[in-house]
Amino acid sequence: MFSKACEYGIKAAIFIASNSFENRRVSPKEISEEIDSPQAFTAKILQALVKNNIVKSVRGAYGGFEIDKDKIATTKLAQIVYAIDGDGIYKGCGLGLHTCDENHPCPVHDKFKVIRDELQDMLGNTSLEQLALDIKSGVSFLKV
Amino acid sequence: MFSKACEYGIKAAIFIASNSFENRRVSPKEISEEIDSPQAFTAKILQALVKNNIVKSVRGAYGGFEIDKDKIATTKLAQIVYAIDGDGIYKGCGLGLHTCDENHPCPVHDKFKVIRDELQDMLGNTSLEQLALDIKSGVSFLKV
DNA sequence: TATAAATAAGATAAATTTATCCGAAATAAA
DNA sequence: TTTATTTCGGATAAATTTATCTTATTTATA
Repeated sequence: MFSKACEYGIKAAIFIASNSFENRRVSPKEISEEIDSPQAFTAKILQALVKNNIVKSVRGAYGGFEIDKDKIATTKLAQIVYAIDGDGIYKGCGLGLHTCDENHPCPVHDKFKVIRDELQDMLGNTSLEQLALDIKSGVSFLKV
Repeated sequence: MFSKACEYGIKAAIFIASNSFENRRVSPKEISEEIDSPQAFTAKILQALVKNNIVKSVRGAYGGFEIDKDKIATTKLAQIVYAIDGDGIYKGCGLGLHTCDENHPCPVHDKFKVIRDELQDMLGNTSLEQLALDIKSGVSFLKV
């Protein structure tokens, strides 16, 4: 569904958010341990999230990654996915046709549209806050 | 969503089915031209479909690929996807956790479950026949 | 039985994704 | 201002997916 990079990015953002609730900055090392991902690769993905204004980084001693508290509720999964994987998952054709729309549909166009629209809605309506709160309260988990 | 291999596999199966309605066998060359895919790679995917008993191949002169007429209606998209990509798309965790279920859910488990279940239903209920008939009647298209 | 036509199978190559490494730049604190 | 700490950025490597090529095997027909 999503690329590995995107999976790591989503989990990293959730972990950063859950720590930012308590004003704790976290390092790539800490992040990759908590989400069970390769550290250097995760650091690269974090840079992408920074460039896309989803998380904030503070360089130097006592630095790390954080998310502004008021941004945690307004940031949606869709933004993270878009920053890393683009919008192909919920915009592109299910069979890879470059030109696929109502007027020139691929064989599964209608059937896929339902699912992709639902996916897009879900990503657009799910906030980092919901996900981070579930982590903090122990309802859900970022690794096994 | 699906791998390239799977996209090609689905389109190839639809094209073969639409020809099998008229008892016409088709070659990898013809298939790759009609679905706009690399020929040798497509041939490899066809082998996988043969091994999984989704299409039938006839070697030698006047050979080619076909699907038994009575199989066209009973073959579902799910079988093709499973043969090439496995069931990760609608069975695996959205964030890649190996252990992710009701008891130990990832942060997006519930939200993804809805979509994956719907995807699984769709793939399980969509027959090659429906898709092939739309191609034959010009309602949908396999390439631009 | 010989020949031509076709798929099967294995080796290899190219492209993309995933992952690692290392030096540069920035920052807080001593 | 120096030092320790930390992210940034570029180069590189490994793994996977996508794609190609070449040879073997099968089969219908002359």
